[in-house]
Amino acid sequence: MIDRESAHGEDGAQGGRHPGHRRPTLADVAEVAGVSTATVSRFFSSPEAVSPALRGRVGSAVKELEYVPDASARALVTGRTNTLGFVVPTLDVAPFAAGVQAFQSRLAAADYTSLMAYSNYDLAEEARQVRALIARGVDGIVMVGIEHAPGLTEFLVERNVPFVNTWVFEPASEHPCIGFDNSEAMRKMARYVLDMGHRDIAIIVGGLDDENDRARGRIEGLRRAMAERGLALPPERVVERRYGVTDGRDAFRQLMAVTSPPTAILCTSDVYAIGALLECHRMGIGVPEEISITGFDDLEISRHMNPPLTAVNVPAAEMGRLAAEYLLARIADQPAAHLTELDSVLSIRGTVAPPPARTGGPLP
Amino acid sequence: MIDRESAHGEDGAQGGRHPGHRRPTLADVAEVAGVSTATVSRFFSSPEAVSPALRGRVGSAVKELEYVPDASARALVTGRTNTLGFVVPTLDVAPFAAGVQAFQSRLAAADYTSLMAYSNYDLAEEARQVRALIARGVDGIVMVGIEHAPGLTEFLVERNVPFVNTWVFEPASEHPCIGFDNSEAMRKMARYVLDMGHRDIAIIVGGLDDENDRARGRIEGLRRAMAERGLALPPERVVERRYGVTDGRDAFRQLMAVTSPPTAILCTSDVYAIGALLECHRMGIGVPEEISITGFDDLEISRHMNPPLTAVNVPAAEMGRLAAEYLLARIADQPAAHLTELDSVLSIRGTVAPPPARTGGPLP
DNA sequence: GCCATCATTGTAAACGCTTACACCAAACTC
DNA sequence: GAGTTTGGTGTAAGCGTTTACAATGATGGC
Repeated sequence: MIDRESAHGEDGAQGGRHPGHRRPTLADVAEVAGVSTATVSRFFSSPEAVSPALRGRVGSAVKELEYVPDASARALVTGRTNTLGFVVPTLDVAPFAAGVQAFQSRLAAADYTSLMAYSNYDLAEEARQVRALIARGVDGIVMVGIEHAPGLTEFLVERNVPFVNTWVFEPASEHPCIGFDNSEAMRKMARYVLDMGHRDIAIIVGGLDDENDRARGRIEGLRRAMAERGLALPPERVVERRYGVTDGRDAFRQLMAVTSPPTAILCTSDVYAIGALLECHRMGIGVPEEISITGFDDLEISRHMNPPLTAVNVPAAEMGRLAAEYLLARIADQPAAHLTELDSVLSIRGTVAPPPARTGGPLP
Repeated sequence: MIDRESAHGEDGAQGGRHPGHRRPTLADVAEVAGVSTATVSRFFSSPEAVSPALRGRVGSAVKELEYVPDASARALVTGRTNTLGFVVPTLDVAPFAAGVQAFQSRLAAADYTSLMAYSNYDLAEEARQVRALIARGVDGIVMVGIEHAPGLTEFLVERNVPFVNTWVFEPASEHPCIGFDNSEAMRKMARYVLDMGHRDIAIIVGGLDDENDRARGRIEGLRRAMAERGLALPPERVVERRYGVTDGRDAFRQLMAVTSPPTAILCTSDVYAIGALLECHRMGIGVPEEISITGFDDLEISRHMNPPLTAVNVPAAEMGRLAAEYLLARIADQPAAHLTELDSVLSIRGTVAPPPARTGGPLP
C-alpha cells in the first residue's frame, strides 16, 4: 500500500529543484540557456532558424533539465493536438487489433498518437465515444462501419473534424471510406461455393442483433449470389451467435441437427469456421468431402487448420494504415482520395469441394 | 509538409483553423447565457454551486451552441489530462490486446481515456514511447515487464508520474507491479511435466534476442525445475523463434530432427504450442502418447485443439483492469497495493502424458 | 436596525506554449 | 558610406480553461 508520504517523501537528496518536482517549463530551459522562450520554442519547431551557438546551449539545457514540452499547452495555442481517435467495436477480434496496430504505427511515424474508444457494436455508444474524443480535441476520427447514430456524421461535418469510415466500401458514399465491399466479398465467396455445385448453403453470422452493417452486408452478399442462381436462403439456414470458437461449434451443431443439413457453410468470421471445422473433426464429418466450410478474415491460424481454411481475406492492417494516411493528409490540407476500395481476395485453400452425391435419395 | 500559406491563407477574419466553424468557447456560452465564464465553468465542475435559475440558462446555452469543453485548456490549468498511457510490445499478441481492452474499458468507466504506444519488444523504443506519453501529459503509465531502459524508472519517479509494471511479479520489486511470476509459472508447468516422468524436455521461446524479461523468466523457470531433479537444459533444447504458428511448427520440426528428440516440449506461448501440435498431426506423431506439449497464455482456441492444449493460463484482462485501478487510485491519492500477485493457474488438458517407453533401447 | 454570515456570482490571474512583431547587427547594394 | 536587406533574437499577446479572491445581496441573530 502506498500513500503519498512514503511514495514521494524522499525528495531532498535527488537533484530535486522543487519539493514537488515541478515539471520544467520552456521558461526554465530559457533561463538555464540564457535565451528567450521564443528561442527555445524555435529550437523545437524550426531548429534551422536558431544559430548553431544558441542551438548548442539550448540543447544542453534541455538535456540537463530533461525538459519535455507540454502537449496541452501546445495544443491550446496551435489548436491541434496531434492526436487522432479510433473507435472500434472491440479489440478482442483479431483483425480489429491488427488494424488498430497498423493505424497507430503509421501515426507514430508522423509524430501523432491516438486515442482508442470502443463501441462494443453499439451505435449509440459509438456516438458517445466520438463526442468524448472530440472533447479530447482529436484532430480526426476513424470509425468502423458506414452506418452511425443519427446526426453523428452531421456533427462531425459541422465541427469540421476529418473522419473516415473503415471496414466498408460504398461507392455512392458521400463520406470518406476505406475498406472493401462486405456484400461483394461474401458474394464472391458464395459464387465460388455455388460454382462447386452446392445448392444448399447455410451461414453463421455474428451480431445481427447488433447494429452491424458489415455482418448484414455479408449475409446480403450470400443472399444475392444465391438469388442469381434462383436459390433462396431460408431463415433456418442463417444462424447467429456471439463471437467465439465455441459459438462456431455450437452453431454448426445446430445446423447439422436436421434431417437434411446444408452441404456448405459460410461463416462471417474465421472464428466460427474454425469452430465448425473442429466440430466436424469431433463428429467425424469429412471436410471438404462431406461438407464445405469457409471463413472470413483469414487469421494466421486458419491456414494451419486441417484442411487449411478457405476464407475471405480481410486487409485489416492495410485499412488501418490507409486510414491514418488519409487523416494525416486531410489535416495537412493535402489531397486525399475520398473513397478507397480495397480488394478482398479469396484465400482458396482446402475446405471447399463439390458436395457429396446424395446417397439414398431417388435419382432425378 | 504543411505550408502555412495554404493551410491558413484563406481563413481571413475567422481566425479559426477551418473557415466558418470556430468551436464555441466558455466565453461564448457565458455570453449567450448572460453570465460570467466562472459560472459556466462551475456549471460543469460543481453544478450544485450554481443557482437553479442560472443553471437552466447555462444549460440551454450549452445545448444551443453544442458546446464541448476544451480538454487541452482544462489540462493546462489543472495539470491533469485524465489520460493514462499504456506501452505494450504489440497488439498482435492476443493477450496484450485483451489486457489493453480491459484496461481501457475500466478507464472509460472513470471518464479517463488512454494513449497507446508500442515498444515492439525494444527497451530503447519503450523509453522513447514513455517520454512521448509524458510529453502528452498522461497522468500515469502502464508498462509491460519489470526491466526497462536504464534511467527510465528513475525518470518517472523524478517526474512523479505514477506507473506500474504488468505481466510480471517480483516480490522484492521497489516499483509497483501487477502480474504473475513468469519463472514460477513455468516452473509449475515443468514440475507437472517432470512428475509425469519426462526427463528430456525442450522449450520453444520467443524473443530471447529481444529484451524480454518475461521470456527469460519462463526459461529460467524450466531450468530451475529441471535443476531440482538434477537435470540440465542443454542449449540445443532451447529453440527461439518469432511469434507465430508457422514459427512453432518450424521450431518443432527442428527439435524433432535429431536422433534422440525430447519427450516433452514446453512453449512460452500457445501460438508455438499450437504450431507444434499441428505439426505432430501432419507428421503423424501422437499427442500425448508419443510426445507431450504445453502452451502458455491459454488462448480461446487452445481448448479446442485436438487434444485440448494444456497451458499456463495468463490473467491478461485481469492485469489490465487492475493496472487501471491501481493508477486511478494513485491519482486520487487513495491507498493502492504496491505489489499485486496474480495466480497463474495451469489449465490441465490433454497434451501431456507420461513419456512413451523407450523402444529398442537396452533394458537397464 | 446593525453586523456577521452565507450563498452566489464576477473579476482576473495564472497555466506553458507559439508566434506576430519589433529590434538590432551584420552583410549587402550602389 | 548611407540605405537596404537579411538573419537571429527578444517581447509580449494570446489560446480556453480553472479558481483564488473580491464583491454583492440576502439571511439571521441580537
